Amino acid sequence: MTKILCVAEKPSIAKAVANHLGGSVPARNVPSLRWLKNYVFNYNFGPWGPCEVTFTSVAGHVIEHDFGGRYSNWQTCQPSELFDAPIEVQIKGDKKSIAQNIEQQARYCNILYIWTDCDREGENIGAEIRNIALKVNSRMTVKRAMFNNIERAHIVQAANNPIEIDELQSDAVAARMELDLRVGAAFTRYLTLNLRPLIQAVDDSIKVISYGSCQFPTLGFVVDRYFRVQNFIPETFWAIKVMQVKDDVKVAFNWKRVHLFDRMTVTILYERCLAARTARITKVQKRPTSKWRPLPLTTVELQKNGSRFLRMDSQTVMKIAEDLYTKGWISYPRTETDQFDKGMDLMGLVRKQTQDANWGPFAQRLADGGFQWPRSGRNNDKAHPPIHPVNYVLPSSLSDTDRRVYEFVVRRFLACCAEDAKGELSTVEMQYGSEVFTASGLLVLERNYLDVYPYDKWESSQQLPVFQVDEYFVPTEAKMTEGKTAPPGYLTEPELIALMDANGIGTDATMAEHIAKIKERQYVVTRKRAGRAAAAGDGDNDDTTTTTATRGRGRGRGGRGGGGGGGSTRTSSGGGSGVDEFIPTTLGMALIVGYENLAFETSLSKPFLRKEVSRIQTKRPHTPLRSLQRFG
DNA sequence: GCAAGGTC
Repeated sequence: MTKILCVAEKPSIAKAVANHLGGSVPARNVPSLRWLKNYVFNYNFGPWGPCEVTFTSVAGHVIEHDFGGRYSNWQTCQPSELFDAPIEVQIKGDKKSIAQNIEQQARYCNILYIWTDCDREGENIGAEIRNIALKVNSRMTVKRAMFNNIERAHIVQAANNPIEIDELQSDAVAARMELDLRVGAAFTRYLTLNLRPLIQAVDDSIKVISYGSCQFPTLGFVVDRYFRVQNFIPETFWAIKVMQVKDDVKVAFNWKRVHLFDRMTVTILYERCLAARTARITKVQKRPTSKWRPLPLTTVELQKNGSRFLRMDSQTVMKIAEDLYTKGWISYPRTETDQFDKGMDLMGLVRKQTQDANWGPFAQRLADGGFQWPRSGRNNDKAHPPIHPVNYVLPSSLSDTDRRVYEFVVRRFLACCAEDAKGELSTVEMQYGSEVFTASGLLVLERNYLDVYPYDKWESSQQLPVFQVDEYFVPTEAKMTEGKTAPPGYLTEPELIALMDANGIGTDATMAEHIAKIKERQYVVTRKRAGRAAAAGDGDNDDTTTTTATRGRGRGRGGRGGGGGGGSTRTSSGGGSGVDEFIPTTLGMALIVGYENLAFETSLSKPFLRKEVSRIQTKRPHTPLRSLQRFG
């Protein structure tokens, strides 16, 4: 019988796929690795007929790239030599037994079937596996499976339709690795050797001054925001506020122009209001409104929400999520996908949560007919589904931090499967002199998903009294107010993650590491944000209000702002005290300013270069072999 | 002692 060796990127995939193809198959231990198993069974693959299968896995990359010989020593070569020094390739120290396992199985197999994730890294890991196997058995046929999730039908379909490894994607990854290693090592050694004497005179705890294609843009975002705050020039603005008491309710009307930066203009408009004496209601509207349930959970969202609601930094959240994943409570936590595959049994997952004391009743409501298929976002990495709970675990059996992350994942999932919240928005428009003012009131009618998702807030506001169109009144109060624009806050972790995500800096799996790295290198420090001034403009009687206004002031550094590093940072709730904010150290600022002043063709501290590297990699179609065949 | 990327 044909013997076939299947290799997945991680043990969990090997296990899941083996069980789909072979029924519940026994796991054989691999020597000296507790967590690595070989699954042995028979399966009839479409193209090859009945086969004896060994299904195993690696754990990410197996191969390591580094400089050898005199190039590995900081003293025996010039950093600049690293740009064309030979790079040695070898099996990673802790992956030796994984490689041995593949070699041993490959010796007596006819076919190597690669089951790594269908993303760029997966393609490269697949090529690593192939090279290891071919070295001991050069006559093997090599194929790879194309699959995006581990639903049974999809896996069976993939098993019977092998394709080729995508060499171009794999090469793209190899090129990125080489660039990162050469540039990172060369610059890091150069900086460290040249600047250390200067810096250690001030602070001898600084051992290494590193450069990396991800850590520097990350630092750049922090420094960029810091300068925006420092260079901010407050500007005075003026506004008109109108208040009307009706049926014992104080109604605050907001000026449609919000505020203007010219006092004389506002004075004239204000005087026109007063001269008109009476205001007229021009529009009364009630319309249904809704607050959308959240999208399925991605890694980036998990990290952002972790900082916001769970008060954990992104690295901590990821560590806990990985832990919950290995224990089998939640799905794989590194995913860019915010849409569930139509074939998934989401209702089954909802039912598993009905036993919980807190969110169980809500899950039961969904099971009893409230269930709605989740919204679909725009991202699909074709490798993993959104993060969701896979099994129920009693929260009291988890540690406090584990419990909070698990609870968040569960509540988020249930919220995704529930209905949007529904409400009614009343708006009243009023004309006063030449100016238009509006007031609005929200009545929440059905909370729906909000009942299980306390992280979102949507509250009924004070209800508006009944107004009629063409109703006239002399406002109870009308006044001109003065305020000042306030600088944006320093960068917070959720903002930093959002910037990295938008600019393609790092991957979902590594963003937290880059943030931790710039802290470790003492390029930035974090501190708790002090309570900022309470939300301004509640319509109360303080004449001097402070509001964030975005108007191009503050001598921005450099023309291009790096994808929205700008000022619109404060939420209307004025909240955010207690959140960690990032402040660059003198060293961090000096590095960014120094690199900015280097006359390269493109900036090394702004995200564009790194984004470009990722973009060029992505431009490759997934199966370029086909397009090559067309020409050849 | 350097990077970034996988995953345990």
